[in-house]
Amino acid sequence: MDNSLFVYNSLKGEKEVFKSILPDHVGMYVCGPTVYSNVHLGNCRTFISFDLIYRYLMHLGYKVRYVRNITDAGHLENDADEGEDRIAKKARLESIEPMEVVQRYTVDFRDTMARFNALPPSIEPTATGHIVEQIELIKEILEKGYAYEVNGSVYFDVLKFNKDIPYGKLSGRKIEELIHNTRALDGQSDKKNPQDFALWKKAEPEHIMRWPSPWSDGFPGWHLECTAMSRKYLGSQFDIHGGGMDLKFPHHECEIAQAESIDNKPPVKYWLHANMLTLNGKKMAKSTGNNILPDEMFSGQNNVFSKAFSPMVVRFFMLQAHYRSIVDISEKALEASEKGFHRLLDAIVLLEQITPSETTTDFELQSWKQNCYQAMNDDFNSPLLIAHLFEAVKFINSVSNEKQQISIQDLESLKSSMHAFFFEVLGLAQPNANQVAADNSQLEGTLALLLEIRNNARVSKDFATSDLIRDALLKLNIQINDGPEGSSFKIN
RNA sequence: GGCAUCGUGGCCGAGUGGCUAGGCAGAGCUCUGCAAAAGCUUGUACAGCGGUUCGAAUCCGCUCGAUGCCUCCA
Repeated sequence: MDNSLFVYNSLKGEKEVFKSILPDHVGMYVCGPTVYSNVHLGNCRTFISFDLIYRYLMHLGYKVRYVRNITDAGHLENDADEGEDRIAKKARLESIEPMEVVQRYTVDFRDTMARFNALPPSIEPTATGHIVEQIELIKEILEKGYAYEVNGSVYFDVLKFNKDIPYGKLSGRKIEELIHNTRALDGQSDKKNPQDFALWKKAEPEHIMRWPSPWSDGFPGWHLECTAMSRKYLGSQFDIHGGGMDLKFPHHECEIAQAESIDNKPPVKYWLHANMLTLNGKKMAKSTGNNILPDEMFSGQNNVFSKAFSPMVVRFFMLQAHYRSIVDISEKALEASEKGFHRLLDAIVLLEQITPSETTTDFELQSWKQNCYQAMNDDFNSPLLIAHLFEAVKFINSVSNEKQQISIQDLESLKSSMHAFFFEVLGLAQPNANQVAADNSQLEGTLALLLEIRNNARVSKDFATSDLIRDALLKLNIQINDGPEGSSFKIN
């Protein structure tokens, strides 16, 4: 049985064995958000997907340097020359400094990712913090002859580059087709060809985000920052580059061209692309209004769903689909995940209370464990891993009901595996609603009293009183469970 | 129009030549004063039409449909 990790490399269009450039070390770069508005749920899926990948690589023992940038400049509204910088536009609309926009939405992004229990990257560089590196990169590309300056702006010469090094390797596009299919831009452009892209843009007088350069006071092009920062922190060749599927073209294609124009070496060994999250069957995007913010989802304050869903449920929902397939979010699907998540979580809690026996019956722990690893080794197949975890849930419940038995060694092993996969690899956590209640001794005392009154009523067959208490508590989302050993409550 | 991905049972979602997901819902059972919760049991689906094969959801072709990219988007 092959225990190697296989990853789907977008560059080749197939799964390959993952072999890091340096033994035991992985360099991973993921395109981060442009911080001009609140991060939306679709963005979160991409970062949760790469959080899973990051976590699993570390679980396998790799030392991972995970770089995820913050785009705080240079990302234009569109590719035409009159496109406005997204950050600058937001600042203009709200009459605040661009850096206030950046600060506000960077904080929102980090806060949201923390609620999803996504680990922070090792390095989180910003575009504005690397203007010098970007200018140096432009100089190098100009020296190699693959860029040209016009009126203070510098453009990458795609056609010239393509004569020496093929352009379009990642997206499978042919330059002729691109030329054929590109619409003529309305405004008069400085570009030689519509396929060319900006490395440096001269700032118009009213443009507030500007930096000096040998060509003009201006700002860097969007594609450049990722090349500059990935080279700085991971070197000219590194293991994994990730991002959303929609960045494949042109963004990642341009990154490859920029890097190869300098040293004609493929910058990235494995290109990984996370697929889209759709809402009502359509791509979620800020620009179309078909979106939902994580906060609206957690609070239930939205017009899309009739109830709130916790960050862990949403994370679990996303992990129940493979990162490379499109997943459509819907209330029914979320409710199914919510129940499944709690079933899994309850079994993990239950595992702590199990008494071991002499032997283990009807459960092949070693092969189960191997199945879990095989699922993850097959291009991070989290839905399959989760299916295996549910097999263990069934077994745990049977042991708890004394229909099956588990030996002490197997119990310890099962505990550590369940914990490793659930908490470490999948990055799931216990929702803290129950802890809040448990910390509140007044509430706990009141509940204990109510349970006692209810119990006395039940003993004396005063069911009107006992049901009154039960129904009233249920309305407050406090669930009474009557078991053979008495009644208990659970806060939902 | 070009390029690409995909179409699995009521819903979600794995699986890529023969064995077979898993979750939710539904049904039945256990438990219960009755419930709820929980647990157990239960499901042969793979867009359509051809082809390859001893054998296809899985490979090939066509048709239909969906989505993404081709202009900013994770």
